[in-house]
Amino acid sequence: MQAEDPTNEINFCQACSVRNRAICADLDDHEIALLNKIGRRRRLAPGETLLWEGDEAVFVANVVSGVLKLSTQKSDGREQILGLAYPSDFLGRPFGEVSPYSVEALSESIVCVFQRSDFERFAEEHGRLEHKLLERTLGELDRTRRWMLLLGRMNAEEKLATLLLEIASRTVLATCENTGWKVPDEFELPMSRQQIADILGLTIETVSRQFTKFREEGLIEMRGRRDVTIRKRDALEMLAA
Amino acid sequence: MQAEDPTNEINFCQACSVRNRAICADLDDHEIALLNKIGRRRRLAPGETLLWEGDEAVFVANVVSGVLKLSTQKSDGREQILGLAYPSDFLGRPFGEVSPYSVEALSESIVCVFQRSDFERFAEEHGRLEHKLLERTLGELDRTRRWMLLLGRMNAEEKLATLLLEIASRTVLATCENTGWKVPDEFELPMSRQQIADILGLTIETVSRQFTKFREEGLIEMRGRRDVTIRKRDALEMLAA
DNA sequence: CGTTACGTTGAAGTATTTCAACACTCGTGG
DNA sequence: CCACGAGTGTTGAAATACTTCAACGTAACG
Repeated sequence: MQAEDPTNEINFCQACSVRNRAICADLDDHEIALLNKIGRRRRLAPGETLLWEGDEAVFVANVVSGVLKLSTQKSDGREQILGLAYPSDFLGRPFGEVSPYSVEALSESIVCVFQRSDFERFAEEHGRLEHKLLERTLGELDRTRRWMLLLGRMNAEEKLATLLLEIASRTVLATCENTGWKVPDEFELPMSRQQIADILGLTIETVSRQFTKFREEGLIEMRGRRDVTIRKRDALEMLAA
Repeated sequence: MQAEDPTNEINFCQACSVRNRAICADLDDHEIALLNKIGRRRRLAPGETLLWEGDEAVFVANVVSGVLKLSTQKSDGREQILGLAYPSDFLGRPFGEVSPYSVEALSESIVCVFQRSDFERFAEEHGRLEHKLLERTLGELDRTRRWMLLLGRMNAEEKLATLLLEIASRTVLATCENTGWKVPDEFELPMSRQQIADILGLTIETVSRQFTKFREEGLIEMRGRRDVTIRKRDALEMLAA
């Protein structure tokens, strides 16, 4: 425990597994201590919601572990998942009144939560944090825009291939940051078929059929419903390209 | 028509029509003068490209007048338009090496261009600018995510209704900022049918048929191919909701 | 061990695409 | 001024990808 800790409380940030990847990465010990004081950790069960679309945007957060989904709904209930949040990702809408989307945990997750007002005050006083947030937001915008190509111009086969590759690479980055950079071909889907459908803009049946087709063609192998092994990465990449 | 000579010390920013809405809004006179020195104005003809997807990201820019499109392509040539840029919008990818999308003028446009490196240096020294850029980027991310709902979960009818309302409101904001806030129902489409298709993730034929249907149903009226008058705003809003 | 949620499969229906032909608009040159 | 042609937009008919509806499996859980 640092001698400088002005609060005498436990400094979670010091031991935080995403300390070097999240937006807090560039902060010095003193700043971290301050940030630690305004944040707190929160555990979310699968299915638990952190933010509701349309509600006042009270929280922002960093993902420490787990996977969460960002989603929005049409008035008639049709849902569209806007993105997934992995460890070190930032959640919430600073400098905005209402949350433009809902955030729900897909797997058991831990997040590092701040009152939006506290966070905004801290950010405005600490340019480095704001800069990190800007870089991350720009990156997220790029990622989101790439997803528009998928939603607007790909067919079901291409969509699922793209998603599987994306999940594979994100899973690695999130888990094995230290084990060298080999992207393993085995991973667990953090979401149900319905949720996959809501990500890809398809129906559950179409997704299911596509899984079956990939299995029959030997592109993937599955043990249970959620354990995927990529068998022909090249072929998937061809489809996704 | 070449851009005016940047060395002649004229301060374009002073008289800039988007001075109070673009990211430069919060800067003081001194800062504006500095920014003025590193930027220059450039006129773009319809169809002219400012940035190419995949190329080194050399420029960033503010839109002064006109409408531009951001787009990306699949390897086989299928195009998806990622967004439109109206006056006061920011273009380009600061803090990134390559441009993740192409930027092309739809109408005759004027942009205020900066070398990315110059702009980044300026931004890091002037927190207020960076803050404005962050707010704008967060807003753009929200807008982009809302568009995902359209691409993933709406049918052709709903898509076109949404686009028409969006263009109407954006056109107003861009043109009549001072004429009170009445949203006029008459506007000009700044893009071709093919481009509309590329925005909505449809084919040109489907777009055309949908226009015809809206005309037959009296929801809109058209004079020529690009002059739209909204006749039943309620009905369009029902579809878009 | 049955109940319930989740996933798969089949058959029919539908929205959108694809292919093909035709119409309009606009600028150019005869 | 009209004819021409290219680009752009519209319409129809056929093909198809995806959805919808419905039934049936399978895994998960008390």
